[in-house]
Amino acid sequence: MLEKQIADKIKKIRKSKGYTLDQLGRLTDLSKGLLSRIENCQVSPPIATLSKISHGLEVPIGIFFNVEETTGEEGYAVTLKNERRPINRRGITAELDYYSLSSLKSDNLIEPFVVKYPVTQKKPTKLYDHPGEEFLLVLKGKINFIYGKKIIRLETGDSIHFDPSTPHRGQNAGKTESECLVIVIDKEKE
Amino acid sequence: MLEKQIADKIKKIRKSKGYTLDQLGRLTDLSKGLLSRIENCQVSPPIATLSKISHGLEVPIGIFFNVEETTGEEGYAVTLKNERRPINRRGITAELDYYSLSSLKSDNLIEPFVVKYPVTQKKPTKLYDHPGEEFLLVLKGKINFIYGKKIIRLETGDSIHFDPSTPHRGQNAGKTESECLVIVIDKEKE
DNA sequence: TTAAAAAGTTGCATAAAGTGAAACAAATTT
DNA sequence: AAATTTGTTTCACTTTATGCAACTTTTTAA
Repeated sequence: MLEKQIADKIKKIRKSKGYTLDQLGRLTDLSKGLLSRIENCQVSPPIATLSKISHGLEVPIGIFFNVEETTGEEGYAVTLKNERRPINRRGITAELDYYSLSSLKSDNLIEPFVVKYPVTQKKPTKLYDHPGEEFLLVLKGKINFIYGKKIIRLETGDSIHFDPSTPHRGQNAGKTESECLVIVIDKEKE
Repeated sequence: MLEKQIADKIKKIRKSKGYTLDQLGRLTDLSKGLLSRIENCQVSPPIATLSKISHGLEVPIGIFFNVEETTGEEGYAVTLKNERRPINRRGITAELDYYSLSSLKSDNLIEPFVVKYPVTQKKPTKLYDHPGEEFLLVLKGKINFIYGKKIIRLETGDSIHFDPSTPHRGQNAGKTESECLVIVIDKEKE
């Protein structure tokens, strides 16, 4: 079952790169006979061997184990501006308004939000750190973005792409309400 | 090297679930001695064995192959509105203007763009499909978003989160230039 | 159409290495 | 300190991955 998926993937990638069994054999230091058996699912190669193959094919080894996920459902989810869904996000919520921009059920990577920063924001209290990856774009107003020990000034239209494991936080820097689009990715999910 | 990472991950997960080698042994139908050797990186188990372990641990097997990436560098990258870097993206480029919103070097998941849709856009020509995950937010103007056989109308502030393996394409639906923020994620990367 | 070359599969023999049982060592508990 | 549990290692065994070469199938060329 699993071996079958791996076998198919190897063959597909090999073909896509135009290699013959013999050529891949030389690249990986494995006999073409063995490669044939692997592609035909007659052996359960040790990871050391799989590793050789992934190197020869120049693909990350993880590729072999990524099960194709069927998104199920429709495959998309629209969120109209006026229908943004306010949500509670752990911790910070008390001070800021969060609105989710997605309603996809399945375990997607992208988590999009709109965050509103009110004018009357006190001094930065708690900073926020978490694994993954994050992207922020200022939609309205001005933001002072605290990242570790730095303060980065962002105006409307500016954006920042950063590693969120460093403590960080946005803060309104203008005299009107500010608004940001925030994309969070939780790498651990897969 | 690779085996070490896998070994460490197994041990970590086992510990996190509070299993002893013996318990996991019963769950996976493997001897505790063998499990010990695997965790200590003394053997290169065949994927069949790894599969048993992933089942016993109740985690997707792919988890063992997800390499932790060290972002290196500063950890963030700011892109000011006026300094967005125009880029060429395969295929479509001829008709649309793409601007990258990130300059992080390492292989990050998030790829942020701003796309400008000119007023004089002809009928939708080529659709665009690729693996991964995508999110789009209309920053300016109006967009008719073609997704498979559907046409979805999006106004400024609206957004859509979708599976990009279905052929898709945005198209200006107004009398002025339109602008979208697009986030693309290439799941294959890991 | 046939011959020749290349690509892929399969027997076979061997050597390597994964594996279990049990003895051993280390750590934790009573 | 004894006893129980958890983790490591020795040893023998056997499974099986692997290379080599013969064989079959497909493609190319003449």
